[in-house]
Amino acid sequence: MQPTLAPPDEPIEALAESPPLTNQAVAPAFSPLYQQIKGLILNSLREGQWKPGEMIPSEIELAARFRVSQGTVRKAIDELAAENLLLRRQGKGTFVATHAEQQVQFRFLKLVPDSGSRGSEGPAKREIVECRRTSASTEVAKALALRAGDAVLQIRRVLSFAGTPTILEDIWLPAAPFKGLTAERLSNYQGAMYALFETEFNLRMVRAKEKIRAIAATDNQHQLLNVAPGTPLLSVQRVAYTYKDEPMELRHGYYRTDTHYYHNELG
Amino acid sequence: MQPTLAPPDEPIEALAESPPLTNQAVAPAFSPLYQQIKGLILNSLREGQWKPGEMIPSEIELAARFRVSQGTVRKAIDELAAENLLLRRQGKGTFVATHAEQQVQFRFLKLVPDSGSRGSEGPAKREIVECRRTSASTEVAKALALRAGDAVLQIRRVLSFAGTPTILEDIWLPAAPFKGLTAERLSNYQGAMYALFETEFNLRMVRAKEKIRAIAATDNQHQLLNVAPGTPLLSVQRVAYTYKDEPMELRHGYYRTDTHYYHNELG
DNA sequence: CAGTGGTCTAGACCACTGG
DNA sequence: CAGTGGTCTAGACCACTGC
Repeated sequence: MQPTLAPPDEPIEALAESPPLTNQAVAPAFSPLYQQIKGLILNSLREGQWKPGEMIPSEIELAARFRVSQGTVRKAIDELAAENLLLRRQGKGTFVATHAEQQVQFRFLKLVPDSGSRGSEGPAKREIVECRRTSASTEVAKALALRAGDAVLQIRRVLSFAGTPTILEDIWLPAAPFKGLTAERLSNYQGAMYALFETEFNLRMVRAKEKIRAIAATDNQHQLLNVAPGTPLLSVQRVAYTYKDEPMELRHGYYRTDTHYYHNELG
Repeated sequence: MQPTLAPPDEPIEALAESPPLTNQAVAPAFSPLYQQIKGLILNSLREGQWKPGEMIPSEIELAARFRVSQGTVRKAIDELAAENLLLRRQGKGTFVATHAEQQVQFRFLKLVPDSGSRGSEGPAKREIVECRRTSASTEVAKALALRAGDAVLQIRRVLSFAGTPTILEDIWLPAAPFKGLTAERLSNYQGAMYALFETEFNLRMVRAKEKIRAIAATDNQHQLLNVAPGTPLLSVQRVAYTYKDEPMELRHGYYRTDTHYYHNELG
């Protein structure tokens, strides 16, 4: 038998139309209560019921809403916090994670300078080289789960550290969710690009996959990065996903690794 | 006040000489019970009290030993399992993680073929090119927390996939813990090198850090990997650590990325 | 001080494994 | 069937934050 979530007393946004959560199908794959709670919280996050940086209801409050014990809510929140979707702060509350926090400004940028930690080289300079609307190639369409020819935004930018151009990025975004994004807004924004996505478009990038290769600088790559043509560069192809694993960004990065390296931890 | 672990009834290996765990120092940094339990289990792992692949005592048993509730032991084990040091299997028990399991054969190798998943290309061919005893350079000594000139083993090997030499690795190991390691034993061993380290030397690599760069193939690199000199290669410098964060291996890898890519997940 | 998350307990019951 | 880990509860108390 499945553990079930009784319908809440008062209709609550997150639960208003949640059907009774039982799987009495043929193969009733067991789904513990806390996983169902986790799914409900995830839905609320996805629907933007609580915005990035905001505090979500307390454990006690959620336990009352869901009519389960505090421990069960706790386990659901624990997992979401482990996935960096929520942030617990003792004595204060639980908050929706955001890219705007200073500590996680570079959570998705694994390039660090050879000597000294990040920041020792001063703030990064971000320069938008290009920002235009085009139609998706088959490759871009596949990565973003679009159809070939669908409208996309293409952005090219260069990041410089300590005055040295170090990263060249080509970025593709589906045009529809990013309606209204312009080169001006990108250029004027201080801070991480993903933070802008959150505040302006309510799109939070929660995870990403990268394919990393070594290539020789070609075309205008060597010009924009101020290196000799043929210089080995790190090619970083990233697809970033939002809450429900929808691909929302394709990014081809080219990193100089003569003064920086890509840092990775294996566990 | 600190939560304290009462001394166990019977002297148990893991706890025989554990002092009463209180921090009544000036700044009594609060350390919850389950963290202290975690530390004790970690000590047992480090001392090899339970070998890789073996089952550790049940939660109930450990709770009795430590004179705490099952839930407290559970939280300690949860964290160790999350760090891939233990492996929980419902209905069976909790086991010391190992590199010998099929599923985690390649947990530390992030290079995957462009098309198809790993394994689709058949088994990897491992060829030991060199294995000799030398003295540590300052660089190697620093990475392995040795003194320059200390004895180290240096290994060079080439990994081939589908008949194509793809990975060249230079490996340095401290000579003392690896006493008795020879080219023959390396060549004859089927399976992951880290699995051999476990079974033959009781040294388990639990985590590692990698510095990744793009370089141009030089010297004999291009010969051993059968590519043109100057071909861009992925340079992967890894330091691997055992249970208590002692560095135990330095490995410089050179990956061809024309048919494979380095895969990374960001979360 | 009240409110939050964090720890710890004791006990009941469930799901899974293997003999 | 017994033994294991997994879930869930109810309650007590602690540590931290901010008013």
